[in-house]
Amino acid sequence: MKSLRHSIPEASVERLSLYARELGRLDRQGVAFISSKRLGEALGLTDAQVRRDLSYVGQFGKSGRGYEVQRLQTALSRTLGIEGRVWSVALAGVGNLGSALLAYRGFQERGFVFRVAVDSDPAKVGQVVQGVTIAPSHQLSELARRHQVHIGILTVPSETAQRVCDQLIAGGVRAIVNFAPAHLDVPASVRLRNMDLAIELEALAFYLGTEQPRRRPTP
Amino acid sequence: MKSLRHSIPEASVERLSLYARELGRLDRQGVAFISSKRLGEALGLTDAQVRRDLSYVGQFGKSGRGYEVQRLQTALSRTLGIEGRVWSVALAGVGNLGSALLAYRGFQERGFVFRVAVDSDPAKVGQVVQGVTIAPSHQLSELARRHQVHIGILTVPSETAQRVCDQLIAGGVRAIVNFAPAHLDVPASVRLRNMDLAIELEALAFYLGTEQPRRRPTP
DNA sequence: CACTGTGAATGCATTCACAGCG
DNA sequence: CGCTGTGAATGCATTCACAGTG
Repeated sequence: MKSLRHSIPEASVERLSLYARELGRLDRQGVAFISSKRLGEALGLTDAQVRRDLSYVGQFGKSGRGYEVQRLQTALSRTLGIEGRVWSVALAGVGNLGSALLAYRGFQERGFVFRVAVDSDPAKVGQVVQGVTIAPSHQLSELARRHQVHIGILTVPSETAQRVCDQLIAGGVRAIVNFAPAHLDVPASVRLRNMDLAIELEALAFYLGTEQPRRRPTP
Repeated sequence: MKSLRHSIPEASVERLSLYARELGRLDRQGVAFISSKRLGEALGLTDAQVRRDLSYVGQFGKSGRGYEVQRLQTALSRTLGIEGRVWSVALAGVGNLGSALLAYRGFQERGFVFRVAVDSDPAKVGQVVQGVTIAPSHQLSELARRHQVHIGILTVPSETAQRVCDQLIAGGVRAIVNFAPAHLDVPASVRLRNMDLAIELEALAFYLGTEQPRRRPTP
C-alpha cells in the first residue's frame, strides 16, 4: 500500500480523482457495474487509459462485466485519502478569489474544511466569513500549527506570496495550492501546485493563433 | 512561423508564458541580459529546459552573455499572441468565483478583456459588474458572436456546464476555460482547459498519505 | 462472449553532454 | 572563458494488442 502509493504516476493520480467523482454520480444513478469503455467515454478518456490507471489501485474489474461501482469508488477514495477523513485547510488572502473559495461547498463535501483564514487587511480581521473568523496574517504559522493544517491555499498578491508560503511551511503545512502568479520556492518535502489562470489564457491565445486579431486601442 | 507554432510541445507553451512574465519583471528592474541558468533559477526550472523551450521560439541567445531581456520578451509575446492585441473574453456565471475573475486586474493588463458576462439568475441580469453589464444566459451565443469573443470562461454549476459550453461554441468561441467540476464534450477544433481545485486538493491529499489522519465527526 | 489486466511498442518531454561561438 | 543550441540518451505516459477469465 505504501509502496504502491508512490509508484502511481502523477498524471494518473489526478485522473483517479476524476474517476472517483464520476463513480459517485453513477452510484447515485443506481448503476452497479461500469466498463472501462463507458467510464472513459464519460470523462473523455480511452478505455485503455482507464484500465491502466485503475490497475495501479488494484484489481477491481470483473472479466466480461466491468467494475463494481461502489467497490471501486471506495477503493479510490481510500487510495486518495478522502475516505472517512477530514483535511484541514488554511486560506491566506480573503479577497475576491479567497472569499469565493471559502464559500464553495464542494470542498467540504469531499472532506476539505477551512479551519483558518488570514488577511493582511486590519479591516477584515475579526470578520466571520462562512463560519471562519479572519485572523491577522502574522498569526498564520501559529494558527496552522495549532489547527494541524494539512493544506494551505494562497490567494494573496504575488509580492507577498513567498513570505506567506514560508509561514505556512513554518507552521507545518506540507501541501500548498498557489493562486498567485509567482514562482514559489519550497523544500522538496512540500508539495506545491500552481493554479494560474493568466497562463491558461495565454496558452489558449497561443493556440488560437493569429486569426481575427484586433489592434489594442492606443492609450 | 505557422509551422513552428504547432510544433511547440504543449508543456513548453505553458512555460513560455512564465518566461514572458519573468522577463517583464527583469526588464522593470533594468536587467538587460539573463542567462538560461539564472532565468531557470527564478522559475524553478533547469537551465537545459529553459534553453530547449526558448529554442522553439527562435535563436535569441548570445554566446557567453545569455538572452537580451527586451528582445526575448517581445519574441515571446508575439509567439504567444499577446502583443499589441486584445482578446475578448466572455464569462458565464457571475457567482462568487465569476465575480472574482471579473474583478481581477491581471487579465486586462495582459490583453484579456471581459466583453460579455451572463448569468441565469434574473436578479443579477442588468447589474453592472466591473464595467460589464450582466446579460441573461439565453443570449450567450448571440452576444459571443456579436462581440467576436475568443475565449469563454465557465464558472457555472456542473449541471449546466455542458449546455453553456455548447452555447459558447455555437457563438463561435473556440477556446474555453472550465471551472466546473465536470467533463465537457467539445469538438476537436475547440481548445479546452479545465481548472478544478477539488482535483488539486485530492491529488495533494494523496501525496500527504495517511499520516495524522483525524476521523470525520459522525453526523 | 465481453470484458480486464498487462507486457510490449510507441510517442512525448526532460535531461545530458558537448561542439561551437563571441 | 561562459554561455547557447541541439543531437543523443533517458525517462515517463499513453496506446496497442492480446492472452486470460468468469
